[in-house]
Formats: sequence, C-alpha cells, structure tokens
Amino acid sequence: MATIGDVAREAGVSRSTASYALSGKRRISEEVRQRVLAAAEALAYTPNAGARALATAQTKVLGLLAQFHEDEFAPAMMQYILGVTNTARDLGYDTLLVTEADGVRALRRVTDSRMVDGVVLMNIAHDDARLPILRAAPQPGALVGLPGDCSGLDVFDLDFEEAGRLMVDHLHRLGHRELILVSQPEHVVERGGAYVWRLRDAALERARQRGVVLHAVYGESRQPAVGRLLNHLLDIHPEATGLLINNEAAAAALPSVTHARGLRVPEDLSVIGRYSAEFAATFSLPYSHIESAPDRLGAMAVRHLVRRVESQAAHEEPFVVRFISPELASPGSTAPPLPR
Amino acid sequence: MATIGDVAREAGVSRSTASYALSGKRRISEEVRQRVLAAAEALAYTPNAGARALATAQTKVLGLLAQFHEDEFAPAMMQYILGVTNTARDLGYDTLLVTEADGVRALRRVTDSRMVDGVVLMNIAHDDARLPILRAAPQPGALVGLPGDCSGLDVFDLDFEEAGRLMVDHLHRLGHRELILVSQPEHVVERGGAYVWRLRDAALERARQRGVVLHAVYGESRQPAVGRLLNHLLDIHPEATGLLINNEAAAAALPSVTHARGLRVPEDLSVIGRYSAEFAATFSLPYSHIESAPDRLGAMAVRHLVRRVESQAAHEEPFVVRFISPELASPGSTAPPLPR
DNA sequence: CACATCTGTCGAACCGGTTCGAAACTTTGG
DNA sequence: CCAAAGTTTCGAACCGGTTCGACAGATGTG
Repeated sequence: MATIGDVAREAGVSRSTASYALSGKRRISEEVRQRVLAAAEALAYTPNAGARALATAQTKVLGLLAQFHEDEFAPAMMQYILGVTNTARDLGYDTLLVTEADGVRALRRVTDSRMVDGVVLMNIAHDDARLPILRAAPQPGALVGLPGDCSGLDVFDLDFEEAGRLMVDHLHRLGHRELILVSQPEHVVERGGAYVWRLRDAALERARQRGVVLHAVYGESRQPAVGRLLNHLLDIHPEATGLLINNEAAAAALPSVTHARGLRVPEDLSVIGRYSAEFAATFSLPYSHIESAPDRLGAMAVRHLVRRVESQAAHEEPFVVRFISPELASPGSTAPPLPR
Repeated sequence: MATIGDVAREAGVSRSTASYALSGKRRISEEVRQRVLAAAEALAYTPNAGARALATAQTKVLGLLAQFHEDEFAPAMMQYILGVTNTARDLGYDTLLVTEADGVRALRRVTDSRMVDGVVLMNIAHDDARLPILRAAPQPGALVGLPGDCSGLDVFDLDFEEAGRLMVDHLHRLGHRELILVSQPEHVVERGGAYVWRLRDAALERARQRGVVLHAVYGESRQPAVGRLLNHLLDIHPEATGLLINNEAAAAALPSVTHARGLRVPEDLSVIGRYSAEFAATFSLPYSHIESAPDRLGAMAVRHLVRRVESQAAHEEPFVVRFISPELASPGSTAPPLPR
C-alpha cells in the first residue's frame, strides 16, 4: 500500500510538499501540484487513517452507543441507527456502532482510547450511568432521549409531554370522553425510560383539565401477552371510545384484536398511536399516529455533534435541549364517537 | 490525557519498559512491573487507538457493510447487525457500521485507509460489484449471503435450496398436492438477490419430482399491495392447500388476510414461512417456519473473519463456503389437507 | 578470579501522516 | 546591479505507541 513517502518520491518532491499539495493548506506551484496529484492517482494513494488520526488528533469517526434489552422492540431501533449513520457519512464521518451490554465500559473504551471524535448516546435512562463518563470525556456527545439531568449535555428528543396532550386534545375535540392509554411495559419504566411517564403524566393532566376519563395502564412487549391485555382492557372499559398507544408492540398487535372483536376503526373505536411512519408502513398500521421521527432525531443529534466537534466556537456554545414537536399524521383512524 | 510517556515518567522507567510491562511481551522484574501498573492506574492511562494502530498495523475494528434499499424490509436487518457487533466485541473488536448507498466506494474507503482489520459484507448480490474490491483488498472479508462467484472469499448463508426442498417435502408428506410459493418482489431478484431463486428453483424441482403442483410467484414488499396479492392468489388457486412464504412482508400480512377470508390455519390452509424466530415473535406470527438464523450467521461470519485476521496460519487456509442447514421450527401451522 | 551467560532495562528507530520554520530561488523596485 | 520582498520547496520535529539491538549488572562456571 502506497504511503505519502511513495507519492513524494514518485513526484520527485519532499513528503511535506506532497502533503501540502494534497491538502491545499499551503500554496504549491500548479506544476508540482499536478505532478503530486498524478502520482497519488497512479499509486492509488489513500492516507492511513491511524497515522492521520495520530497527527491531527481527529479520527473522523463518531461513536453510536446503543443498548439492546432483551424485552425491547428491536425493529424500531434500526431507524435511529440509519438516521445517525447516513447523516454522519454526509458530513464526512464514519460510525462505530457499539451495542455492548455494559454501556459504561463501552463509552469509556471508545472515548479514552480516542477512537472517536464524538459520541451519540441512545436508549437514555432517566438516571443514566453513562452520563458522568460523557461529561468528563474530552469528546463532545449528544443524547437521543431525555435524562433526568441534562446539565452539560446536548439533548434531542420528541416532546412526549406535548404528544400526550395532543392525543387527548384531538380525541376530546372529536367528542370522546373516555379513553384508554396503553404505555410500555412496567420494566421499561423501572429501567428509567422517562418518555413513558412523560407522555402518560401529561396526558393524564390534560384529561383532567378537559374532564375526560383516561385509563392509563402499562402494556406488554410481546405476543400473546399484549393481545390478551388489549382484549382485557376493551372488556373492562366498554365505555371507552378512544385508544392511545405509546407501545410499538401493542400497536402492531391491535389490528388482529379489533378484527377478532368485530370492532370497526374509527367508527367503534378511535385510535392514535405514537410511532414512526416507517414503522407504520412496515406493520401496515392504518392508525392516526404521532410521528416519532427517529431518523430526524438521529440526524439532528449528529449535525449538532459535528458542529461541536469541528468548530472551536461551537465548542464553547451553551448546551441545548431540543424537542421535536409531535405532529399528528394521517388522521384516518379517529372520528367522533357513535351515540350510544 | 495520559500517554505512555507519562506513565513511564511516573514509574521512573523508560517508555519501552513501560510498554513491555503493560503488554507482557518481555520479562520485566516484578517490582518494576508493579510500579508501572500502579502509575498507569493512577493516571487512568488508556493507549491511543490511532497510535497503536499505526505501530501494530492492527485497528481492532471490523467493518460491517450493509446496504439499505428503500423497498426492503429493514427490521430483519437488525438481527444480523446485532449478531455481528456482539460477536465482534466478544472477540475484542469494535464494529464500524457503514450504510452508505455506494457500497463500492464505502468498501474502498474503509479498506484503503486501513480503518479496519477485516470486513463483513451483507446484502450480497449475485453479481456484487464490491467483490472485486474485496478480493484485491489487503484485509480479509466474510460474506453473509451467497454470490455467483465465491472464489477467494469466505461465504456464509442459509441453505436456501434445502429450505425450498424442506418446505415442499414437509407438505407433500402431509398429503398436500397443490401449493403456492410467494417469493420476494421481482425487483429484489433483478437486484441480484439470489436467495430468492435458489429457494424457488429448488422447491419447483422437488415439487416436480414429487408430483406436486407448485405455483411460484413474486410477491410485494408493502401493504396494501401484498395483502391484495395474497387474496388474489387464494382466489385463483382455490385448490391449493398449502402456502410457502419466502417474503417477510407477506408473512407479516398473512394473519389479517386469512382472518378476513375466514380461513383456518392449518385446517383450511397449511403455512410455512422462512424467517427468524425473532421476527416471528415481533410480528406474532403463528406459522411453522424455516429458521433463517440471522444472529448465528452474523456470528459465524465474524468468528471466521477474526480467525483469518489473527492467525497467520488461518490466513493461508482455503476459503470456505458454509451453509446453515434450515430447520423447521414450531410446526403448528401445517396439517394434512381436509378431504374435499 | 577471569570469562561466559543470563536478566532486566534503556535508547533509538519506526509506523505514516501533518506542520512549523527556514532555506532557496524569483521577482520587484530603487 | 543589489537589496528587499515574495514565492515555492525542503528538512526536521512531532503525534503515541511498539520493537529491536545493545548495554549494564548480576549470576554461574571452570
């Protein structure tokens, strides 16, 4: 494999001249520059990433730290990952995907060894053990998900509170007065998945204000448990005319449940989910839903991260906590409740 | 951040002694070794990955090159990725996930710049443009998926031919004499997705041998097209008593179709799919299926790759093409056909 | 007691880039 | 025609590790 020394020799110049000719960081006469470029081309020269990283203290790699819990819904993760890798590449960065179970060790390893210029953290827990490490790390970081303490961090998330309010308001406006909210399983909350209670508590609050009855329950993450649960809920709340779903597995399972019960959506039951358009297409879910925009979130986090990595000025800027506003998409599964 | 020079100074030894004390590649007196270890601990020393890569010509990173086509079924990909990243980590490697649309450029970049010690290629096309690059690269590679020409490559895939035969044999043995096979959409084949015709052709051949009528058709990758197609197929082949599915989207859409038509599985229709257990659980599919074992395939590819990377001997070994034998899992959706 | 051997440590070179300061060569102006 | 200024290129140092050969001191042998 050709080194810059080989290129320099081939072009008949010194290594430094070759370097400057290729990087353009100093004026090099047009004639010499062309010779160097031709030599590089002829030798198929590509800079050695390790050597460059050592010299410039930049790796042009971002770390993406994800954690996969057995009981979580893996397909949804893919969209976040693609949002991150594609955006990173557009900005000239590659992505080191770390899925190690021990997130603290993983983060320490990639930052301490300087394998990455910055990191994106996913699956943020309310009291995430990785955050102290990140705050102490020399590289900047960006979170996708809201922790309890955002100090010293750039944070990006869907506005789950607003999502909860939006769901309730929309159905209240249509005339619904009794709703069911199916959240993620309880252990997701125990693990610190704050978005679950953020949406739920805001929805409950808004329901109270509007005089709407809202039954909020934890869901399940697997079949057949989640199907059983949905049936049970519809059994014990026969007066409920609307269903709010903050749980991918429950959304995916709902069509067969309504079908089996002979329920028409939206005539007999209005439904609003919270998931991505991609997810809706994959599972062919016909419900109105709050777009959770995983690709946009991943892209935002990376763009901010790269700005902080590259610009000395941005490095000093105050930290941001930015929420994507929830939007109600294709509202085809909600309607006024039928008079009883 | 502490360098090995800092550690050496702290311990009162030379840099080389510090290096040997930490790596154990030469005898160092116990007393000095302890001093160095203590100094490293005190300074929270972690080797700089770039410097080490430069010195050892090893990055301890593997490349994972995946390609995402708009019309493909993304959720299934996640299992392969996790199989690769987790196995890699167990063996001491991190994973660079590259999802760039231009796979050739991506592969060239990561290999030429020596960012990785080896690469795993996914989404292999029959005539994959990346393969010449890989064969010429200094790093070894492993494919997950079977290309037309395996020469000079380590290849790992499910035995799709055997899967096709297994499906036909199983239903033939139960007494079925007319079957439908729904494959991936035609454009997947056009793009070079050989596994589609490998399974189909083997199934057709075996059906011919057994005197079974097999209607093989291309499927669709999205709702509502795939649901329409399934209905249409059941309409025009009323005598068919078994359905073979080599198409994730079709498998996911089938329950609602059979339900709507009032078909009981397996009494009225026996069904065998080809997908992973993880996929089955996610979509709560109750069908007998051939396990496609994405995590095992990913793990196998990585283990072989790492062996080739690390062992001089393995580097010289002949290339392997290894197929995972298909296994029929939870055969609850097949039964003898009802007498008509 | 001289000499060979073994052990533990050090210095220097190397990996392949980047970058700074200075040297060599041109051009300009008095 | 010479000095000053500007342009272009070079040499050397540095980034942070690893590794080879050599050296010093301790140990063993005849």
